Amino acid sequence: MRTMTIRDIARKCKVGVSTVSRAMNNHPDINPETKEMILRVIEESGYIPNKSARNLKITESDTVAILVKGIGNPFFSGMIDIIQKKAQQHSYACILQPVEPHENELDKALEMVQEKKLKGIIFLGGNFRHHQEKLKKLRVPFVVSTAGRAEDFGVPMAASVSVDDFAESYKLVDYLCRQGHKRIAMLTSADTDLSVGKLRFEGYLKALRDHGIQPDENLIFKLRGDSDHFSITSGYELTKRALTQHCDFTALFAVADTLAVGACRALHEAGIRVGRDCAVAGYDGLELGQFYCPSITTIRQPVEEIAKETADILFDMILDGKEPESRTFQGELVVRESTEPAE
Amino acid sequence: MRTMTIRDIARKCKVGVSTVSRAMNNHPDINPETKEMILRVIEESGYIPNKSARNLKITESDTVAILVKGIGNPFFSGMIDIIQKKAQQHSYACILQPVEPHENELDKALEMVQEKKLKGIIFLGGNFRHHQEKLKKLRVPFVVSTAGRAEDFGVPMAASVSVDDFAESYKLVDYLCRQGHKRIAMLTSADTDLSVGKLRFEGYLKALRDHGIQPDENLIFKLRGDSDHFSITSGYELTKRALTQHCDFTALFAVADTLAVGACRALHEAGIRVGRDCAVAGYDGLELGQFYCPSITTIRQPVEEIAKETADILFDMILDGKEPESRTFQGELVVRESTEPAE
DNA sequence: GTTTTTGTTGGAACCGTTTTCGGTAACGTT
DNA sequence: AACGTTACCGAAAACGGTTCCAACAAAAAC
Repeated sequence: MRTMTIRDIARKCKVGVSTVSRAMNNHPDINPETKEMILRVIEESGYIPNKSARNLKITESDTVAILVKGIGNPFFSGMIDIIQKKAQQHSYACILQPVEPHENELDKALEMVQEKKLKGIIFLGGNFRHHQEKLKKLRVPFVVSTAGRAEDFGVPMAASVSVDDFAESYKLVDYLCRQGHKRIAMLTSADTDLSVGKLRFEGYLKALRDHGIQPDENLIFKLRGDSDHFSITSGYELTKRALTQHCDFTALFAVADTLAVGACRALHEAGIRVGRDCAVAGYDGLELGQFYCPSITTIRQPVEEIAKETADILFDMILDGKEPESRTFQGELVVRESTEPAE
Repeated sequence: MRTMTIRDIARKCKVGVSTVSRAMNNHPDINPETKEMILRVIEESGYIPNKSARNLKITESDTVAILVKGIGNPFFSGMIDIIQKKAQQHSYACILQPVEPHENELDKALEMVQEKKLKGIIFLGGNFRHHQEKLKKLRVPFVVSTAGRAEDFGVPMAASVSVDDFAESYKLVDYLCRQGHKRIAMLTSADTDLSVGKLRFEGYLKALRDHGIQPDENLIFKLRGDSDHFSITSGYELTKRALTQHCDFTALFAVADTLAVGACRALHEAGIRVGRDCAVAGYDGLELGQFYCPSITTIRQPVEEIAKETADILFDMILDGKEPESRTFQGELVVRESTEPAE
């Protein structure tokens, strides 16, 4: 059975195809009655206009896209809603496009720009360090959120919004040191170059050194590359492993709250009281850590503000032709039970 | 600057457009050398074929789609990977399409079928009860996973995979009753008709009655419609509210693990020891509950099997033209600390 | 040496829209 | 009565691919 086209509708309405098109895209040059009649017929016959054909012909389209590498990451989920709402306020369409781990976010972006005629892009996650050429071909404004700094990209129309992971991580570990901890274990990601984990790790090192503590290789635990990245389970297992080589740390810093939760459970099972016997801290400020027992000390990233700013910067570029303007947000050290047990 | 087309490549290679097309779609009728040469030129010039144009012309395309209403739901995240892997094994492309809460998953599906020439669809979440007409227009096989039973749809090509929420919920509450609990509070969703919560709620009622317990209105707490659905925070707040009207329940059953986590924290803050003073149980079997302190009793849904079966059923229909065959899985009651404190 | 086959190619039609570019009718103005 | 406006409409040309078909050369079969 052939699928219905605009011509079928035109025939059914005894009008030209252009009129039907006008009716659908509320074009001014059409008699309101004809329009209504056409729309009714369309409704009745369940005609669905072919988007490919439309996108092929169209030259511009007031839409932006959010490309998310690692949907499922609760940190991103929080941002997405906010960004979409912003887009709506500007009456822009906003399409959410997950990027699979093995896909390249830039190739995807390039495709979508010409397919969907995007006016702008927001990247959540992903890596952009070694892709200048592709970034340059992307001729629309875009902003990279919490995945690197725009300065590193070396291309115009690039803005970034991020939290200074190095400084915040430093802040947290500094706090732990001031609490008197000398042996602070670290749970971080495997590949140091690409990951968000890198800066957080460096902040950790710096803080230790500034407190006259020599970082101890034996206290640094890296995720195996294959385990799925920042899951609770991997935090749990990594900590279990850490505990087998009794290296007597008194505090543990995980680069993500999820990992910290897993760590807490592992410690708990080993009979170590989190907060009293061993401090635990995470990073991100997820709901999760706030409601855990004990609640988990963390660096809260201002998700809402980050999301808002990300969207604002993008639309400033799109609508007002403003220059890309990057921002770095402050995180907030949120001290909770896992490092300061109630009395 | 005009965007590059297949004709530009053809010109640059001094061949016809059809030859370029053949090179890209590894069509057999082409000289391997020409092909290689063309591909090299394409690579060098950074040409990106226009997907809309392609989709417009193409008549079929070995792809399936997963339409997820409520991406971010960790239960779905777990399934997605597995399904995608299955698709890959059949060398089918698999596109992941989030559906916004306000969008209708069926309209989206209809669009995509004609736009992307889908061979099949997997729905995660969503509601299909009152949409027979649209389901009928969807002329490809599809399977609905954990969002209702195929029998209710009344259309061919529809399969469903689910867990018998009613029975499992019954199983859990029955267990609580056998533990001696008489006053069991329930945390459930607002709208009883559409939601997964409904069957779980009914299982709760039935179990109580079978134990000679008259369900108490005052122990049933429903989420406000506006709060985002099954978040930890809403579980927390709902429980807080429950506690203000001291209705002295000795157990609490939440329709989702996330809610249960929130509940645990609220109880904890009220000085009530979860497990000892009050039992808490959830539903889903998320990582979260397993690692919480105390770990949370739940009904574990066999995510992996469900996902595998969902994919298998779909591909059986697509590849072998099999009849839609629905399945209902057993859940598993996982008793943990929140209902049975260690000694 | 002619015919058939095989392998490779290019031309052109087509997919279903939007949009340009007139065209027509109705109306008000001189 | 002739004209300029205005409001609405339809035919046809794109958009950028794929694919059918005819063409041609070289190789194989007779």
